[in-house]
Amino acid sequence: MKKVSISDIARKAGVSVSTVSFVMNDKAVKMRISREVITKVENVAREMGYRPNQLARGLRTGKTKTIGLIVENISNAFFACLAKTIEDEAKKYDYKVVYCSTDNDEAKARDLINMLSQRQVDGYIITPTLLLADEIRKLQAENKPVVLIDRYFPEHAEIPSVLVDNYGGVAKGMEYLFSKGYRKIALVTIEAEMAHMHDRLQAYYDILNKHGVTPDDRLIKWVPYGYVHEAALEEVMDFLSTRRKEFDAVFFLTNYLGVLGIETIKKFNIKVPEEMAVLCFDDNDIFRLYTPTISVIKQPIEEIGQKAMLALIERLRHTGTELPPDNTNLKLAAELVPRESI
Amino acid sequence: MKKVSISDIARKAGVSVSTVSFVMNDKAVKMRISREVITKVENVAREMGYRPNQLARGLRTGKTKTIGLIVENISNAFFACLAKTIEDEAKKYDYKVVYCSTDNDEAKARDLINMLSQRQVDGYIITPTLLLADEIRKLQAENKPVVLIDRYFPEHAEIPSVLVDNYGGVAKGMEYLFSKGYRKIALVTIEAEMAHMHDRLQAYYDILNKHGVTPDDRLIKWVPYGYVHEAALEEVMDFLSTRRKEFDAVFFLTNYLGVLGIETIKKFNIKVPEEMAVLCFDDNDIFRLYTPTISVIKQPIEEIGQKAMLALIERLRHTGTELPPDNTNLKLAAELVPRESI
DNA sequence: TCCCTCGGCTAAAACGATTTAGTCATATCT
DNA sequence: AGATATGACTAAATCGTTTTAGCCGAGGGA
Repeated sequence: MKKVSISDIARKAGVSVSTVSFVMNDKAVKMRISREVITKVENVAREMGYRPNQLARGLRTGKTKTIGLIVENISNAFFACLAKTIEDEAKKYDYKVVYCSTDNDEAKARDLINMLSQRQVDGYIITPTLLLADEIRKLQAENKPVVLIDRYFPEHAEIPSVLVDNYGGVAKGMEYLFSKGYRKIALVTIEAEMAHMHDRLQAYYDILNKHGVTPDDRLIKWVPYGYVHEAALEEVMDFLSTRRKEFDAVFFLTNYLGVLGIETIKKFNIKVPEEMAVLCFDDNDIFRLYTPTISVIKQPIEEIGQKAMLALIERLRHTGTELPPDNTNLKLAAELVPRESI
Repeated sequence: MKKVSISDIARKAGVSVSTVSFVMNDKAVKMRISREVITKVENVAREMGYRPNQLARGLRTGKTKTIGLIVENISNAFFACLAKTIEDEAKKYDYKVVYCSTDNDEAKARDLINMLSQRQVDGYIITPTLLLADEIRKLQAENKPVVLIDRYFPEHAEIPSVLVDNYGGVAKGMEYLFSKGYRKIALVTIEAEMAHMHDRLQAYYDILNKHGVTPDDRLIKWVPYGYVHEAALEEVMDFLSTRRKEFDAVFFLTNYLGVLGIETIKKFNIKVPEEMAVLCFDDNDIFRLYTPTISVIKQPIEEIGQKAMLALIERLRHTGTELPPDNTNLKLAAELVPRESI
């Protein structure tokens, strides 16, 4: 059983392919096709189980009604959730999304953009890697709209972005720690050079200074990027166990690091919050269910997805016309969710 | 800046489009294109930044090198992880995957198949919904290979499937409970009518009977499908708290139910395993990190992904030729991971 | 000398849609 | 009567590839 095409229908209904096309695209009235021909064609199409070939359509129109979503890792809870909102949101605008993971690998990211470009997606939502800016500029030059999520390029404000207010979020967390009387605050972060992590770190320094505490680099643990789980866990365990006595609170700068922290705390049976208060950037089911429950700075995932989609759709509508100059660089407020760990 | 096409290259290099096409597809030697023309075309293509248009290619060849993956919900850890393995696995065979979530909604599942079919994917990996069999048969009739994962249709053995041995997994769990001396075993399951859940339930009954325990329906909690999180949680809480004294172990038949169970156990401060031993089908980060750690029956997610992909690729290679009669209906062994909860 | 083969390339059809520019009656206006 | 409008459609170009069939000249064999 072969697929049925528009000309199969035309033959069976005894009309031309153009007529069928008009009917299938609701342009029949505009093209003054008679009522009877319309219903005839509709019936034949239904009987034969016609499904328009989107490749042919896309080739002709230059629009695929598809957007490409590139995230770091789709199996990570944060990105999986983000992907789901974006998928749902896209459907509202009648777009389909195809997603893929970079694993934070520059070459892979380039390949993915390449692949999506070959598949003629209409626009992109991208969690960029460090060196991806020029590749993204190329897309823009080809008139393909791009919106960044989660990360951004401060030196490229012309690339729209939607992300949490990283600085504000960490600042909020730090203030909370100070308000509870903690002053010796350790930090566990990742050796990523992207601006969003830099912003988080800066907030840590700034709020310490604001409260007259001199930052102590020995209280900062840098976990190298790209470690396998076990190696990263090792690093965190080592840090928390050896420096344990030197601080009274620890702030994990990412979801993933927080999970490693929990594994460590569990293993060394550290009393939270008595021995060590714990705060983490970005929520996770585990933090809600662990004993004690872990306080977090929560990202507005759904809002990020919605706003990013909205920004993209706007640009999608404006392609062809001169680009709208409203550079969207949104930073959405993070929420402090106080639980038992602090 | 417009996209460059094969004919742009042809013009610039002073050759025909056919020649360019042959060069780009490594058919140049077979087509006896001279060394110098080959390098010339290659250079021009590189300079102009040529990227083949996959829509056109797909339209012409009938192959898109894309497979459609339909899961229940991509933001669920199990499916997110499965999706990632399948994506990685597909790349090995030079296929791209586009995935989407049914949310276990029949109409949505149909729509998704429809959409993927319109986009001319070469094959499908599907987590089916209850009534999807006929729609899937249609795909097969169109000569599009399909492999089911996670769920299957016992009455349609001609649709290949790859899944965990649900019966065997639950049986293994039950035997473990008995071996530890538990005999009053409660069950929390979901009101889903699909065979995989039926298999799990059957194993529960069979192993109880095998050990001479008469199943007591009051010890089985059916959580209605499609509940929002809060309502489902309410159900589980109600069951566990009111019947608490009537059993000494509880077996959650899905990952998600297990998480609800943990929330309940935490809220009512139930002592595990003293008051109640806990076992869950399907692992989750939370089970590994909760205190006490929760014993699970673990699905071989990666193996499922790999075997499913393999089965699909085999069929993809054989389309056109008469279909190979080797009906794949794989059931992969589940692993018991004993932890502290039992 | 004529026929073949072969090396090196090209023309053109095809894939399945969309869309512009018609065609051909019939009806209306002047 | 002739020009114009309108209603109901259709022909054909087009999108960017792949692929089959063939062109043309040179060299080899009979």
